[in-house]
This record gives sequence, structure tokens and C-alpha cells, in this order.
Amino acid sequence: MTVPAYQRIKHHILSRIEQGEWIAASRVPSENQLCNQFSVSRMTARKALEELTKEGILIRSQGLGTFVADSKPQSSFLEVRNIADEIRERGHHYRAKVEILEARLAEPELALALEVAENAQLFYSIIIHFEDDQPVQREERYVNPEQAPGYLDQDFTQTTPNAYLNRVATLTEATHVVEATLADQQTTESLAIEQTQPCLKITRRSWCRDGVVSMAKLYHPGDRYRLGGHLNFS
Amino acid sequence: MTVPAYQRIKHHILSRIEQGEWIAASRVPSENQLCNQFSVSRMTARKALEELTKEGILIRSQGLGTFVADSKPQSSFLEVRNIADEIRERGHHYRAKVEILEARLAEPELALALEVAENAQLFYSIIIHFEDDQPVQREERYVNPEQAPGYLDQDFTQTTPNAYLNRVATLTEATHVVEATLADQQTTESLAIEQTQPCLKITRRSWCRDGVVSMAKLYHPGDRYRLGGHLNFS
DNA sequence: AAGTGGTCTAGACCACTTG
DNA sequence: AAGTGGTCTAGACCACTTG
Repeated sequence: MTVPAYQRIKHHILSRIEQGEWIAASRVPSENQLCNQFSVSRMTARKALEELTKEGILIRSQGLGTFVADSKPQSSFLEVRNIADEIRERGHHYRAKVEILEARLAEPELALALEVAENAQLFYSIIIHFEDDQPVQREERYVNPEQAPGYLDQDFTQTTPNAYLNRVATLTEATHVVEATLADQQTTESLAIEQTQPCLKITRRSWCRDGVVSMAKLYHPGDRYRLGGHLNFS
Repeated sequence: MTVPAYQRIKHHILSRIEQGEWIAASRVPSENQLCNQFSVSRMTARKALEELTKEGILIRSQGLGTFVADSKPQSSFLEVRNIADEIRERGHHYRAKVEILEARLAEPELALALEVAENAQLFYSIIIHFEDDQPVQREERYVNPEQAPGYLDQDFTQTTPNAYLNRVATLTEATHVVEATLADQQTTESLAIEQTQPCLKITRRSWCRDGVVSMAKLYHPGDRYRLGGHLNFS
């Protein structure tokens, strides 16, 4: 057996997607259909579907089926640090303003992102971070109350949500998406920028072992904030 | 069965690692040992080990065993991949257009960035990268001729500068700066976007052991390109 | 009720590394 | 030769979604 059966099935599915035969949200064959088609056991067909799911190519849903995922950028690494530390390390003065700190009900999209039930209670905050009295980040954050029950009682002018969550939950994983975009009116006002000013937007989701801890949308004025990175190959 | 057996095994292994009982390069129990210890079938023990391996926590080697992986570096970093690979992995069609490929003299600022003498010769290229015939990146690149003397003879519709440089020079280090910005007129024309469209700009410098190999400025339309990242703390 | 994916079993043969 | 991980089978029971 040169190439494993589950690899052949993976390649088959990938090439259909690449050829455009199966587009995003198309349903792909079920485990049982693949068993018959490739004359393999269900565990083998399943392994192909499972790996493609872990790779972000497919999405599976019990009772419904397996579907082609939206294509998305491939992984690279990026660490987002505590902005207060960052600013102080630059030798500048840090200050924060809490615009909102309250409980909210999870709308469908949010429920999905935080892996909680629809209309479950979430904690919500909007905090503006200042560097030498100039706003450099608007942080809009949703927090899973189960992982951080004391969230609403914190004084976020003294500690950042990032630092607090790191203290109360052991973060194991995080994902980021970085984009250049325009901001909505509330954000431009908070950041004291023009509506035409490009913004660097970072969407960050973080996990502890029990599940999603938090999702944050971080907006930065394009002319006041840059992300730096350094890589050692070796 | 509230929590699946393979999850219990994953948690067991993770907590040993977190407690410091099993450090990097330690050998963890084999599939058969876990079968006995947890009274499960080998496929179930295997699933736990396989998932932790995919997550970067463990490393497996046929005939040898399963070992704790080195924990990931903490420093802030960002990997920029070969855009042609990225696009093809998304199942899309990749194409490149070479706008400029020539030798130039290093102006003072460039000489500094590339660590060469003022007015030294540099190689210069501008390449537009297309995803399904839509431009997604304008790559403006300066190359140190000493590290890549054949640069001007390459056909960059067939291979990317990134891939070529990786082949001829052993890259040891890279830095990145990520910004949201507006683009100049040439760039907006190349990318077929409005001048008011926010762009994601990545400035990348790469080194080999002998010095700077190359500097690139990568411009992406904000609505067509995002950077994704995934981090494992452990 | 029929189909889907999620978990699991108790086996099997194989390639690879070590003593 | 004994142990390791890699692949695979032919079943099983379950929870979930749909008609």
C-alpha cells in the first residue's frame, strides 16, 4: 500500500473543491457514501473527513452532514501582548477608559463564536487604551462568564482584560485574524480619527482547556499602531 | 458517557505536562500502555495521542515512541508564507504578473535597510499576485545581489521571489511590520482598488548568516486579504 | 424512521527502531 | 524478537437533525 486509502479520499475531496465542483457550503459525501465509493471501512472514510475538518477545509455537523468551509487565510503565528505593558515598555504613559462593562445575551453569531448557547449570558466590555493621552486601541470584548465569573467587578482602568483573563483562566490556545478596514462611527469617535482613516483590526479568540474564554475585536488607528514580529529559523 | 474517554486521556497527559512531571523530550506512555491504564481500545488511546500531536504538544516517531514537544517560543512572531502556496491551498487559481525586474542603485534609506553601501547595486522587482484573477498582493522587493546573484534571470510567473530566495539562501531570521494604510497611486492601480481603500501592508526583512538578503513591502487590499494566526501556549 | 456524524471495540497486518 | 506507531476492518451504540 503506497498511498494510504484515507489520503486518496482526502485528495479526491480536495481536488473536487479545487476544481470548483464543490464550492463553499456544498455538502460533501457522507461517511457511509465514501465507504461504498472507495470500498473502505467507515473509520477510514471518517479519518479523511476528520483531518480535512481539522485543517479548516470542511465543517461537520451531527445529523446534518459535512460541508465545504469558506476558504480562509492559512495559519501563521502572531502573539498579541498586553497593550499596557507594550506602551510602558516604549517609555510612554498608559491610561484606559472604560466605555461599557455589562452583561448581555448572546446573539446567534456571538453564541457560535464563543461556543455557548444562544441567548446565554455573556460579559461585554468596551475599553479605550491611551498612549500618552492619544487613543491607540479600542477593545470590544465578549467573555464567557463560566471562565471568568468576576469579570464585571474588575476595575479595568487598573488592569487590562487581557491581564485579568490570563490570571483567572489558563489560556491554552488563541487565534487571530488581522485586517485593514474602516471603522464604524462609534469606533472612529472613540479613537478620535476620521472615518476615512484605515484601521488595523485584530480579532482574537482565546481558549482554556474547557473551551472558549473570550473574543476581542481590537481596532487601532493605522497611523498610530503597527504590529511587529521577529522570526528565528533554526 | 459525559466526557469521552479520549478526552480524559488528553487531559491526563496535558496535566502531567502542566505539572512539570513530563518535561520536553520526555517519553509519554505508549498506545498499549494507555490502553491498559485507561481500559480502552487502542484506537481510543491513539486518538488522544494523535490529537495532541496535531496540536503540537507531542511528537511521535514510529518504532521509537511518543514524546513531549518543546514548548513554543514566546516572542511575538509572524510567519509570512509563500503566497502562491497559500492561494493554492485555498483551492484557488494562482497567477503572477511581473511589473518590474531590474537593477537599481541603493538610495541612502535603502542602503541602510539592506545593510549595503550607498549607491551599491540592488535588484528590484514589483510583482502582482492574483487569486482567481483578482489581485491580492503587490510585492515590491529589494534584493542584495551578493546573496542571490541570479535574481534577475528568474521567471517570477513560475516561482515566487520568496520561494527562489529560500532556495538560494538559507534564511536564518526575518522581521515583520504589519500596518493598515492607504496605498499610493501606482499600488492602487496595480491592485485595481480605490485610493480610499484601506490596505494591509507588511514590511518584511530577511537575513541569512551573511547579512540582509531582502526587504519586501507587501500591499494587500483590506477587503481581500487577512492574516490568520494560531497559537498554542503550553 | 432514516440518515448523519461522534465515540468505541477487539481484533489485524505493516514498517520502523532497538537490543 | 519485542515494542513502537501507522493503517485498516467490521462491527456497535449513541445523539442529533430532518421528514
